Amino acid sequence: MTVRTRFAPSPTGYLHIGGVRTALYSWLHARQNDGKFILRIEDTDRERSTQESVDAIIEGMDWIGLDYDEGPIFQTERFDRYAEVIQQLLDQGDAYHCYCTKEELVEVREQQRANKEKPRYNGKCRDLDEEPDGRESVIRFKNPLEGDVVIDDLIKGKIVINNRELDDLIIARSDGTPTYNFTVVVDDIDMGITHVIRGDDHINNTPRQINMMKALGYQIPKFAHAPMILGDDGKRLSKRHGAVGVMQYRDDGFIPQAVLNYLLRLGWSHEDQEIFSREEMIKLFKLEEVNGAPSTFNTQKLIWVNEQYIKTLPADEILQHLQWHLDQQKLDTSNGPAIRDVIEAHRDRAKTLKELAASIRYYYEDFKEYDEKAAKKHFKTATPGILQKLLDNLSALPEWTAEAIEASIKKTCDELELGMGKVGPALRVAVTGAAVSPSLDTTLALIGRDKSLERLQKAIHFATEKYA
RNA sequence: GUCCCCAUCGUCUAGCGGUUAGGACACCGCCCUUUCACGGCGGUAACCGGGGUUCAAGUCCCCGUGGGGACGCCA
Repeated sequence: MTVRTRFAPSPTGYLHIGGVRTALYSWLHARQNDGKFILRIEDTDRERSTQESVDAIIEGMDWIGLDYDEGPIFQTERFDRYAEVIQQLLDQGDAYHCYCTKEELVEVREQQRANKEKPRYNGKCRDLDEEPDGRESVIRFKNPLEGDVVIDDLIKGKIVINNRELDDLIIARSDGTPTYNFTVVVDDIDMGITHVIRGDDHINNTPRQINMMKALGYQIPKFAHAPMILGDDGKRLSKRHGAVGVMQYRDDGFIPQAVLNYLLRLGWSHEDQEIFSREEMIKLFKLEEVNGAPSTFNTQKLIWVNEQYIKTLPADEILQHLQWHLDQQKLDTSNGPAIRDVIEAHRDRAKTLKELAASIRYYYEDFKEYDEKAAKKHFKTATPGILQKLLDNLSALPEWTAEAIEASIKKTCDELELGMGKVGPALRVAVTGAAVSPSLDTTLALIGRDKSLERLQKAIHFATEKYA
């Protein structure tokens, strides 16, 4: 039987990073078994579902690179099918109308809480002989009263829940629309889902869903409940912990594969390996090896993973993701050094793409002023003389290559009888405007002959005036 | 409150009865170095507690404790 997995978010906000992790697990499980991965939008709550959220989910899945084979399938387009199954349950006697009002239900719950019991429906309408006329009703599933439901969870192991802990859940609201726990059952069955992989906040729903599947005579899929991701305060990861929407990670300068890599290693490991290509992920990941304990999201580690990718990915691939940031930061790289060469020169010192984009502006645009601290520290009384000598020697260079530039700078140092430490920093500030850049030969080579010499000239004026 | 899940360095984890408890991030040193980084080397740091089982327990069982989740005409 072909493996079929699904990711089934509800469109009530952005695509949550925790959702991405369970989606990743589902995606990996499908891919490694040559199966199908399905995207289903659980939008039965029309009050809270929005088109923007649907768009955000699709955009997020696309950015992070989790491609689906079927979908997006919308539950709101399947209401006829749900009605059909509800009728079947009714006909079978496995569901019934309940006429209790919301107020009555609240009251029962409060009473139970007061008695230190688990709040649940008391079954008042379960065996009603006559239907009270004129009162609106919901439809409830008739859950078995006794016996255990056993889940052989792929991640958590064996979980046993007694039916006495469960109650008769509502499967259709008074307006006739179906509810989550019911639509999930119908959809997972209709879509032939073989492995239900989701967050462990759904563990409590699973026995109810299994009971409904049994009532409908369907085969029970396998379940895998992944633990939640916690924030650094030990609470479930949420907005107050910072970035939770996937697209925020793009905005912050992360490479999608790096985010995936981090998420994969959160709660799963393979020997001492930290970096996994897509192919390795698909090949090595095992649902059964996922840690059952919740783990804490650590941005530092994510940044480290991101750095590894920036350091090793082919420049073309970096550029693919970097371009968005260049556009955001309005940096036009069409005039100036080849962007790929710039990436090579800077990749070892960038934590994020956002940072990388911000640090290469001086190759393409003239800076308006020198970084105040840098100028103060490195432009001294002797600077004009040093820079002049550099200008003379560099101007005389027959070819503008990193090797030639390095030799020329060394030569200048020798002639001035100064160490590199006295010459380098001033030169750097002169051509980049600040105190940080790759090695000077590389930097000058990238900036180009004309611009370098022009900036040197400007710096001599600036420093001369300063000490005039 | 009731039910469910969980428990190794600060964090992510390895460990599947006998280990000097390993790796990674972070942190701290040292080295490399014209800056910032990268890199290299080294270091600090953990088995929640109590009972069992066993010749032997981080590893198995039970009970606590702690954390998380669920208890909606939300998903």
